[in-house]
Amino acid sequence: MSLPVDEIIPSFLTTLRNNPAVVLQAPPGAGKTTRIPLALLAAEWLAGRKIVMLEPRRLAATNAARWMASCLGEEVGRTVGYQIRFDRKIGATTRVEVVTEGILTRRLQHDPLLEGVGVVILDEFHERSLQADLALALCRDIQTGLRDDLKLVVMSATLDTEPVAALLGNAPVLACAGRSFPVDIRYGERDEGGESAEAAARTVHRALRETTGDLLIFLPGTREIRRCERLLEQSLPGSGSPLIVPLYGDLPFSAQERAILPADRRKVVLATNIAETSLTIEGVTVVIDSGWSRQLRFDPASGIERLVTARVSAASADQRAGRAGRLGPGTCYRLWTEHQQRSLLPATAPEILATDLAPLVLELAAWGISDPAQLPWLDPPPVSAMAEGGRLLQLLEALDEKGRLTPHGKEMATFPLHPRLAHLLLKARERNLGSPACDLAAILSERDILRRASPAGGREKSPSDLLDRCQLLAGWRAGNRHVGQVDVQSCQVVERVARQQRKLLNAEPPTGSFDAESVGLMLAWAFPDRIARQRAPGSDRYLLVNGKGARLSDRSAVHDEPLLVAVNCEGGDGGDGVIHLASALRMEVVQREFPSMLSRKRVVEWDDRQGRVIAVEEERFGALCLESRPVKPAPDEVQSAFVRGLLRKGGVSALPWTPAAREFQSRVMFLAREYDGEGWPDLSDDALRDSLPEWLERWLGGIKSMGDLARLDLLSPLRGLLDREQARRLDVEAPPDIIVPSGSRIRLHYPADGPPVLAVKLQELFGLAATPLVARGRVPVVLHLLSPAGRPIQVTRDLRNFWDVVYPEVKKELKGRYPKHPWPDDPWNAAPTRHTKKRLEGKR
DNA sequence: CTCTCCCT
Repeated sequence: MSLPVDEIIPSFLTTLRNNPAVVLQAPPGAGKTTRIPLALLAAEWLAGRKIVMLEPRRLAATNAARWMASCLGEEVGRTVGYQIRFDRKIGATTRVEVVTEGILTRRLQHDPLLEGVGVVILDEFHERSLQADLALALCRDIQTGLRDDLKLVVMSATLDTEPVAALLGNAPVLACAGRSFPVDIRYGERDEGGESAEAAARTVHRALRETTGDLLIFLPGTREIRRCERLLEQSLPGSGSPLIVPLYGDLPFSAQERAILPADRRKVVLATNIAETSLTIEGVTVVIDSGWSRQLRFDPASGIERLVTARVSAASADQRAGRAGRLGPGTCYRLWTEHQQRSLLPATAPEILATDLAPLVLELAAWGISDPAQLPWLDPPPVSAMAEGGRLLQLLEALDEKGRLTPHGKEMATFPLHPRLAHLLLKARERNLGSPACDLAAILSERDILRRASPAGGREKSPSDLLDRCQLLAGWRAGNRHVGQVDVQSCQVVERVARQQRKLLNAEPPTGSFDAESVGLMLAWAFPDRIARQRAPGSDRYLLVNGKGARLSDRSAVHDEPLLVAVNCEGGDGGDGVIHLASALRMEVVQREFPSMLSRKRVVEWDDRQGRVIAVEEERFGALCLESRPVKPAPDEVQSAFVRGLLRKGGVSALPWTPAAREFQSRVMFLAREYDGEGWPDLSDDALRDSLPEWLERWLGGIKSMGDLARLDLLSPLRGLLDREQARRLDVEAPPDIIVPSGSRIRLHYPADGPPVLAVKLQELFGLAATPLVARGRVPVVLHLLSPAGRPIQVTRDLRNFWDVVYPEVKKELKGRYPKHPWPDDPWNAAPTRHTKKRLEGKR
C-alpha cells in the first residue's frame, strides 16, 4: 500500500545524509511514523547504527513498533522494538527502538553520548510536551558537542516549522500532503458563553437531523459531560434514539471501550480532550466542538497549579475538526462565531510555559547545567518558574544553597518520579519506612484509586486522605472484596509502580500497616512548602507556609486538624485556594524534622479584641506560627506596639481628643499658615499620624489599654511640640479668646483654613469701631454678628462699615423682633451689653 | 459543585 510520505522518502534520505537535522512536516495520515524509521533502516550511511524514535504516548509507541515489525514480517523485538514503562521489547538485533518520553530522558542521562545511536526522531513534536522540548535540547547539545555524526529528525503535523528549523541550525524543511477527507465547518450564530453543555445538547439535536454517522462532542470536563448527558437523555425519545456515551480519562477501561468501539446504533460520544489526540473513535463523521478545554496554569509565586476552563487554540480546533474526516467527508459544528474564530490563539501554549519546572531543573542539574540558556530552546523555560523549581529542590535537599546538585539530588534524579516523591523515598529509606513510602509515592503519582462516584458527604472523617488510600490499597492487595470504594484498575497500576519503586529502593515487601503520624511525616518531606496551619479551632480555613490562604474541600475526609500537609492544593483566583487532599501533621514532628526551617520571633502587638498590648514569643515555620507563649514585654515594646495599634485602628482620630486639645491644634495650624516657612511645626492630623512614635511615645509610660489611654491629657504632648518662644507667641498671636467691649470673654474659633472667627452678639460690640486683629495685628478676625437669640445677622471683617451702612437698615426689624433689648440709634456711643433693657435699667 | 491530558 502506498502512502503520501513515500513520495518524499528518497529526498528525505539524501537531505538527512547531507545535514545534521531535518524537519518533516506532514499531517496525520501521511504515514510518517511508520515509513520514516523503516526507510532509515535501509540507509547504508547509518552503518548499522540505531534509530530511536520518541512517541508522546505508550499506545502510540507500541502500535508503531508492532506495525513496523509486521511490515518486515517479524515479531516485535527483533529488528523493531519498543520500550515504555514496564514493558521492553528490545533484543540484540533491534535497530529501531520506539520509546516514550520519560524513557528517552532516562536514557540520555544514563548514556549522554547515545552510544551506537545514529538518528533520533522526535514524532508529534507539535504537541510541545515538556519532555519533548527537553529531549530536543539535550539531543542538540550532544550533536553540537561530542557527536557531530548524530542525526536529528523532528516530525510535526501542524507546527509552523520555521522556528524549530532555525533552532537546529537552519535545518532543511520537507513537507508532504496528508490523506484526510474534507470537513465542512459550520460556525455558530452567536457567542454561547460558558453554557457549553446546553449549547452542545441543542446542536446534537440539529446534527442528528442534518447528518449521518457517529457524533463526537468535545466538552471541557466531566461536569459539562454529565450535564450534557442528562439533557440529552431527557430530550431524546427512548426507542430508536442514539447511544449516549461519556469518555474521559478517569473512566475505567471498559467504559472507555464502550465509547471507542462501534455500536449497534448511532452513537453520540461526549468527550474531553482525551479524544483530541490520544484516542481515536471508530465511525465518527460529525464533530461538535464547544471551543473550551481545561488547561493547567502554574503560579510561580506559590508553586501551585490550577485548572482553568479556557478557549481552545485554532490549532486545537483544527485537530478536533479533523476527527470528523478520517472515514470520509465530515461535518464540524463549532459553537462559536466566525468572528470569534479570529481571536483564538494560534496554538496552545507549550507545556514548558505553563507547568511546574522542578523536574526540569533537576534534569538540567543532572545534565551538568545550572543556566538553561546554555541549551537551545524553542521557548526558554520562564525565569520565575525555574527559580521556584530551584527553591523547591533546595527544600528537598537536591540542590545546595549555591544551586549545585547534591549527592542526594543526584540519586533523586535516577528515580522515575517527581523530585518531591523521589526525596520522600530516599528519606523514608533512612528511617525504615521504605515499603510504606513506595505505596504512598505510587498512590500520589498515579490516578486516584478512590472511586469518585459517591457524592460529597457520607464519608467518614479521617486524619488523612492519604492514610485512607494506603489502607484501601493494602485491603485490595489482601484480597478484601468489600473494597467497593476503590477502582480495581487504578489499584493494579499503583501496585505495579509501587513494586518498581520497592525494587529501586531495595525495600521490604509491603506489610500493609500504616499510621497517620508516619504518613504525615512522609508527606511533609515531599511537600514541605504545603504545610498549613488552621486559622482558628473548628475552621476549614488554613494558612500555608508560603503565606497563601486555602480552604479544605468538602471532599477531603480530613476535618478540624490544627496542622496538616495540603498535598493536592489548587490555587484560587486571588482568594483562597482549595485543598483537595490533606493529611494531619503533628506539631512535634515538624519541630523534630525541620529544625532548620524553624525560627523564633518575639511579637508585641496591640490586640483589638482584648483591648490591650499582648506579648508572645512565637515558634514559626515560614509564615506559620506553630506555638506561642506569653512573655513579659519591655516598656518601650509596649509603647511602640501601642502606637502601631493606634495607627492601624484609625490614626490620630483614635486618640483621646478634648475640645481644648483640638483648639490648641487649630491655633498652631493657623500660625503655621500665617508664618509659613518660619519653623512652626505641622500639627495636621496627617502629619501627627506620620510622626506619632516621635511625639507621643514618651508620654505612654504605664499605658497598657484603651482605658488608660482615655485618661491621657493630649495637650501636654502637643505643647511639647512647640519651643518656648513659639508657646509664648501662640498665646499672644493666636489667643484662645478675646475680651469684647461688653466685658465678655469670647472664644475665637480657628477653622482649618482662613482667618479665625469671632461669633458674638452685636450688642456686645456697641462703641467698637475697629475689627479685632490677631497675629501681631496682621489678620482681622471674621465677625459673625449674632442676634440676641444667637441667630446670625451678618458676617463681616469691616465693623465700621457695618455700623455705618448695615446697622441702620436692620435695626428696625431687630427692634420689632427683640423689643426687650436695646437698639440705640447711635451704636457708637451706646453702652455695650449682653443683657436686656430691663436689666440694664435695674442695674443703673 | 467536584480534576483536562500525558510520562519516567
